[in-house]
Amino acid sequence: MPKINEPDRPRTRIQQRNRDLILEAALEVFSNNGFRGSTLDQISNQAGLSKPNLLYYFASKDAIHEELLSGLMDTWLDPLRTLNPDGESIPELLAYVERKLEMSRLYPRESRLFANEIVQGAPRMLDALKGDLKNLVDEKVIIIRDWSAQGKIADVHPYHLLFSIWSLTQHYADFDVQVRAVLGDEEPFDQAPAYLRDVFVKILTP
Amino acid sequence: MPKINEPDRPRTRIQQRNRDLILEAALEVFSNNGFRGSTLDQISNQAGLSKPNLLYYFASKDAIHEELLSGLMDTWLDPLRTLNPDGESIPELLAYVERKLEMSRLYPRESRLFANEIVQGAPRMLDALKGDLKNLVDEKVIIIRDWSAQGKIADVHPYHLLFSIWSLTQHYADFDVQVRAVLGDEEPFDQAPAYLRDVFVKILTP
DNA sequence: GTCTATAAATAGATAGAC
DNA sequence: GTCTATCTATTTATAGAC
Repeated sequence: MPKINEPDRPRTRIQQRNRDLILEAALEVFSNNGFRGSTLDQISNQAGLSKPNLLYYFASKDAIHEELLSGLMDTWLDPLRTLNPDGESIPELLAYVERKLEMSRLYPRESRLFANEIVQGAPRMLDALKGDLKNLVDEKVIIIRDWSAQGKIADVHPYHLLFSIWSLTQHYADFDVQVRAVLGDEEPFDQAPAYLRDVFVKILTP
Repeated sequence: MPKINEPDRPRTRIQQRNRDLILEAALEVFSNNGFRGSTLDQISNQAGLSKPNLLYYFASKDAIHEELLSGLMDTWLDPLRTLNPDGESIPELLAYVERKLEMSRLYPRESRLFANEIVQGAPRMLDALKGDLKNLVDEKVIIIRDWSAQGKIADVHPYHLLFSIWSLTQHYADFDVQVRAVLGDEEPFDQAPAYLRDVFVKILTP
């Protein structure tokens, strides 16, 4: 998950380091508490910097949040972007499921950052959803439709197929506490990969 | 979704009416903004009452939220509770999926109220998750295991099967804006029931 | 029971010294 | 660049009149 905070303007090492510290702390705090539920105090404590120092690097609380969302958007969409129209249809889609689940396992905070935003109506992300996300999805849906038409995969509704992949994989990050509360001591990610693979084989096999 | 606000203590009609007004307004506001993102001003405006009047009926902002969560918990778990061990296994599970999806369609605010809470670590709900929810799930898992053992349904991991049902159905309520942003003009709930039915037939058929 | 006015606490942001 | 002190706005909650 490295894509964020690229030096679009030249920065000193210390500037870069402090921006990184702040964004890392903000990710921790925002993903756990949502935007309104998070305070600059929490973020500055987490980052080990003073509150005014935060605002030396970012214009406002909003600006930190914005930077996080936009900086992580690309990475968030990346697994779908790499869906290869020239690959084998079913393995290609199963690999996408696997990548998404792996993202939930490795980067649950990023997932919950977006989840927090979207459950609340995505006030700061709606343009990206209707723009970048929709465009990418529309493009990949053509591929999926094609695979269906050629009989390579079952005849499933391509949009809802993608919703299924998102919902089933991100559930393990976004609703982690509930999953763990129900499972008790079992580790969710021990069984989830095989379970989801099995599910999508069944869904996709013609 | 009527179960909430039952008269555990006798109340006048006007008391009951105002409590209802407040809880209805609070559901609207909390589900859209989360707990910290909501203010008593928003809730009192939505309810058409003054802010101090809210606090005449409820001790605090927390108390309103608490009452909402606990009052809706039963209704939230109801579809799973009615899963009948003596029914036909596959139709019984498909009916559960259908009920849950119908809840997402009819009561998206309730779904998002819980979603908001759980993404943020369920600070005010953890006991209920580890208690009532886990107990109910454990009980129903036995039934599902039984059906599997008897070859009536496919051999699927029962806990993850339930997670799948929750995640796929609640996705349409919790991530509604994203679903609609991607679908454009199509109405999600026109296709979702048939799609999910198809998916779970494939998952469950031995 | 309901309201206006207000207290008390919290939180985002700025001033200005170093 | 970084900090302490502080301003200002917001927000929860209460006091007290009607």
